[in-house]
Amino acid sequence: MPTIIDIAKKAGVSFKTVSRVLNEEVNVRPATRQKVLDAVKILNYRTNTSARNLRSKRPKVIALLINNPSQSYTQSVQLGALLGCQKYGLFLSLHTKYDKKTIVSLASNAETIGFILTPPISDNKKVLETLSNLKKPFVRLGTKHPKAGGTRICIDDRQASYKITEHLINLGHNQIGFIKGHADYETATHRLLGYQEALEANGLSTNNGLIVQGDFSYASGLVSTEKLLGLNEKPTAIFASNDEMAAGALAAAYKKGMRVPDSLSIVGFDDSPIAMAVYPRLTTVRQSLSNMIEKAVEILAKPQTDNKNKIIILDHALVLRDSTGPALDT
Amino acid sequence: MPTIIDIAKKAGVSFKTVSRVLNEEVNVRPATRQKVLDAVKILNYRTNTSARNLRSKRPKVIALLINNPSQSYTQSVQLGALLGCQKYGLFLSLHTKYDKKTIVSLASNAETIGFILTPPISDNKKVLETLSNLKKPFVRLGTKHPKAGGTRICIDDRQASYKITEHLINLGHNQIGFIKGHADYETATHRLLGYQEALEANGLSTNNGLIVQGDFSYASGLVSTEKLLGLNEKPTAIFASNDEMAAGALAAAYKKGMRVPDSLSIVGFDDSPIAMAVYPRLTTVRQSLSNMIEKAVEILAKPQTDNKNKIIILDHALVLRDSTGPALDT
DNA sequence: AGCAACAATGACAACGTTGTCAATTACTCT
DNA sequence: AGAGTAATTGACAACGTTGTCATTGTTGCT
Repeated sequence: MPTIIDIAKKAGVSFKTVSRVLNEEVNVRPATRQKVLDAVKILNYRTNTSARNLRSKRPKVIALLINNPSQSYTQSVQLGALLGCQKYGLFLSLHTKYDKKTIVSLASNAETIGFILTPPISDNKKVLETLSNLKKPFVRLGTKHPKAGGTRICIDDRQASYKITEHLINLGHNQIGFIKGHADYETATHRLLGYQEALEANGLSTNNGLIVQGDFSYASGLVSTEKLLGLNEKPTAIFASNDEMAAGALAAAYKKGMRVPDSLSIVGFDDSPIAMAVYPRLTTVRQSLSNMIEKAVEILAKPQTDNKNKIIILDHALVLRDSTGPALDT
Repeated sequence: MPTIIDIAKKAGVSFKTVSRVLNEEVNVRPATRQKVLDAVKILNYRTNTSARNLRSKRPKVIALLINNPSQSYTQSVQLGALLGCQKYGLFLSLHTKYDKKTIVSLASNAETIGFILTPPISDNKKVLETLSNLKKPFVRLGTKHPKAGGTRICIDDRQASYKITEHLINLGHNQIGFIKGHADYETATHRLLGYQEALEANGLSTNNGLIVQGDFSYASGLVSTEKLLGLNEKPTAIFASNDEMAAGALAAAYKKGMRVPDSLSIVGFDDSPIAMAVYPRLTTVRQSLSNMIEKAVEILAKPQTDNKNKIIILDHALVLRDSTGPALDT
């Protein structure tokens, strides 16, 4: 394994200059920087995080605040966070329960780099306020709302929602039920908007009776679907705002003796493990939670890149599986 | 943060001796060891893994081989592994696909401490043989079979299975269907044995017609349940060998218009996130996958504790939820 | 008691990086 | 051109631990 000393020799500079380049410090001439970067590439240098952590007085702890009813969501997030921490040689302080005291003590701790906030905490006024006052950086996931600052990372929920709705419309569905997510989540609103925009854009009526309030839980998906299927003008397709609710919708359909996708199409959102564990496998929107968190860790790990108040929109993809099919002729 | 130098002062020895005690080296007098350990406790010392990793020439990479169809299983395992690695300052090399070449190159790498094998790889003859030949330590999860050596970590599947079957019997069920897991998995066999033993111990007939072969997937749970519910002497309860199959069983029950647990009780195994995401929530057996892996990492991280060819049985617990109820009178 | 052999302990360098401060180089202004 | 200032670079210590080797203490044997 090459060290910065090897790089320095190759580039014809002192090893301290190499260190400066690697840490993106100011006051390095572009030409010098380039020489170093070339050497880094040629020798395939990788920073020894142990040495860095030993010597550096920089903080090394990332605080992750997560309070989500979905276990699979929590797991994915934790996984991404740990992967990111491993990559950057940082430590993770995980909090599924939090009160002001915990947050204050974490934020006052010199070891703490910053916070990662997951929905619905990303939009929790009190938490945001506390954190802003304590002047620790934080990254907010799954929200577009500027509010108290901090970098935001999300996908374009509205566009994704638009696309999956359009998928249903293209299959011939014109009565599409919608199960909304928990009101505390900003994503819930955007997903609804995308759905409504797709309907309008395709000349379909946006019948409010087809929109039911859920809370992202399996149980709410089941109950909401029962409501929808009890309507006079039954929907031929249901868009659940996440996969757990879609799984609940499937159960409700079975209960009624309806076959999916033959007599009812169902789509979810997230592409969580549930989407594949369920029968039929769910058509859904894939967003990589792990990537999101890894990105969040990266932003906190490299504070020099100015991401204050920036918003980062990550990719998503439509995943077509077995829970959607053509609308029945009526 | 206290260092070994602080400990040394407190204990009145050289800091090298402290290092020796902490690394459980031989040739330290018991009295000296005790003095050091006392000082460690008083000052609440924690090893600085960065310094250790920097200086030490010991290997620091743990190779995890995992090839499991269940995403939630994979996630839990990864999570536990990363948690363990973070604790011991190690790095994780994760492999969901593996061939002989990969394994050989990992095992020949001086950086590699050892391997963690998850089912069904834990019992894969070829892999075990390759690893044994290369003389790298390995830990096998979810198997009791001695085979090629290595430490084994598992729960008492047989006893757990016995207990959950007895739970059904106590509710008055005497026709209990059983959905077996994939034949490659040793746990599948033990769970079947526990089920059969519980029936016999309670004077119930072990009707082989009530035992159906599944493969741990949702789809197989659904199909198997349809078979069971098509029998002349229908079961009033179904024991699925894991939660995914139990979820499939639930879907099959709904399809038939049967209410769970009113007209059919269903139990699963694992207490995976699915157990709580499903409606009704599953009665199941909890085993902490994360703990299992953390333990595995610990064993590899501290090779001095002699665990060669040992077997470690971890705790499990019966989790009673909503998918089981009293048997109907017939 | 005296010696060898071994057990127990200590002194000090080294790991690869960052922090501090000094030295050199380049730039600006008269 | 020369002085003054700012930008760029370098020399070297330091982080907390383990590895190597030297030193001291203990035991067993004659």
